[in-house]
Amino acid sequence: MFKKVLIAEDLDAIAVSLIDTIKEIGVEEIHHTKYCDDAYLQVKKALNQNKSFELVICDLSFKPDHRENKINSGVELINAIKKIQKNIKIIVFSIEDKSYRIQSLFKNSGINAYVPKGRDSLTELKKAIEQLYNNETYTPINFVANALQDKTIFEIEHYDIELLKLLANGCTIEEISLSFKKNGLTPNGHSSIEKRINKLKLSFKANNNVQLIAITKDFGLL
Amino acid sequence: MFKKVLIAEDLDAIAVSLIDTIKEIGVEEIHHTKYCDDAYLQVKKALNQNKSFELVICDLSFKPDHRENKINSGVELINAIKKIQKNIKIIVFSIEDKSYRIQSLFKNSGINAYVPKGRDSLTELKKAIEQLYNNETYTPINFVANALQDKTIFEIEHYDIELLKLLANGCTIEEISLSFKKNGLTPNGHSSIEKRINKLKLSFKANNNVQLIAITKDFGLL
DNA sequence: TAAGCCTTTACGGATTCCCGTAAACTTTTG
DNA sequence: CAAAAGTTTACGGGAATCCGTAAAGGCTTA
Repeated sequence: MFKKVLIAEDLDAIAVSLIDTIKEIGVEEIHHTKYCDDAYLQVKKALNQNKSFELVICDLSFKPDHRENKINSGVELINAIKKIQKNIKIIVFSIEDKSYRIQSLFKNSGINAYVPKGRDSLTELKKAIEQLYNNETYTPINFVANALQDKTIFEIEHYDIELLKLLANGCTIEEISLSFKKNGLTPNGHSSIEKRINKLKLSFKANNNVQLIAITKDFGLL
Repeated sequence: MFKKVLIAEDLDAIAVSLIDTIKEIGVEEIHHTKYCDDAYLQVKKALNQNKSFELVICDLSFKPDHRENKINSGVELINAIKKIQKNIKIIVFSIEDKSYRIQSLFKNSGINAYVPKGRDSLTELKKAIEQLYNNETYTPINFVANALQDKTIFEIEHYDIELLKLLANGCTIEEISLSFKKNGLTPNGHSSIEKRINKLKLSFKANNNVQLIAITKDFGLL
């Protein structure tokens, strides 16, 4: 079994039972942090001392606090950790159920498993850890089906996200065009932007901009 | 200390540590359900057998499932329970942090305490339980400040919610007018609806309908 | 360099939103 | 009952969107 595991989870109510669960399956050294920054520092320190972590279990969203942090989300944390320790295994344990987000974690952040918080998530988590330890690939069954349906959503890029954000901020096409020119985003003509919005409306089956924002917010894109 | 307590929480990872915590402060009989329907039935059954619960600790959101349920949210559960056992005490333990929602729980559902899930929520929960047992009123300090600021939001009515929902569904003003006429909602003329939208835009400082939907969704109104 | 292809931008008309004013209606009040 | 006050609806003009078509620009290729 893994010897050294790090848990990054802000909610104490969850962290407690996570630690218990992982003890049960025979992990010897368990560390826990409530903040992303701390988690990153621990990984870095352990790596420098040649006592590196083998596995990280982390949440995706962390509540804002009085404390100021450099890293404020699970995704940022994962990317930062992967940069300094590529071989580390990562399990995401989160309430998130938007398949867009989850697919992106596998594809762009290289996580090894995703376990959704739920009614039997602790046993699921145990399974995932054991399979990962045996170098089996852990496939989250629940999401394979959705994955295919949502492939269009997966093609949404940074450009579209920025566009949607500005729209949601109440900007007019003209203002969006100016903003894009300022930030070097292209295309940035009125017509091109309108065309792109049209594509988005088609993808998401929205009648107008208002509904488009409502839908993309529900998808967790904004 | 309270003798008989019910916990309604779907996430196993949280339920486990909730039960532990409540045991620690001396509660003898602790029941736990993962579904709202079960929670309601347990309260009802206990009441009929003259062994009623003194306290319910419940979450607000419950993950949808293969199982079909009549009650699907904490708010519905609380209202249903209060109808059959008025004197029961209720603590809401949730990640929700929209003050609009929380205020509504105190005002419309008559809950006794609200403890937000967070980095030290278990000790907060203990405090809340003990204060409630001593018949002290538990005031969630973090939210008092926000409460005053958001009083305008609190005046939003059913009418506005319906209006916003239809807008978010991509309806035009004309279509909203027709829908209101069909459902007997009034006022339902184009102009009146436009005027109401204007008020909402003023309240929420939105430039246009698009931003209005984005903001009200963030507020948790939709 | 010119032809062909693709991307980006420009343009125009129909629709909808946006916002102010005024008319019609309802309720309150003296 | 009539005047006043408040609500609801109607109307209209200007702005923004919606959506199709066409022109301009950039890139590849012969």
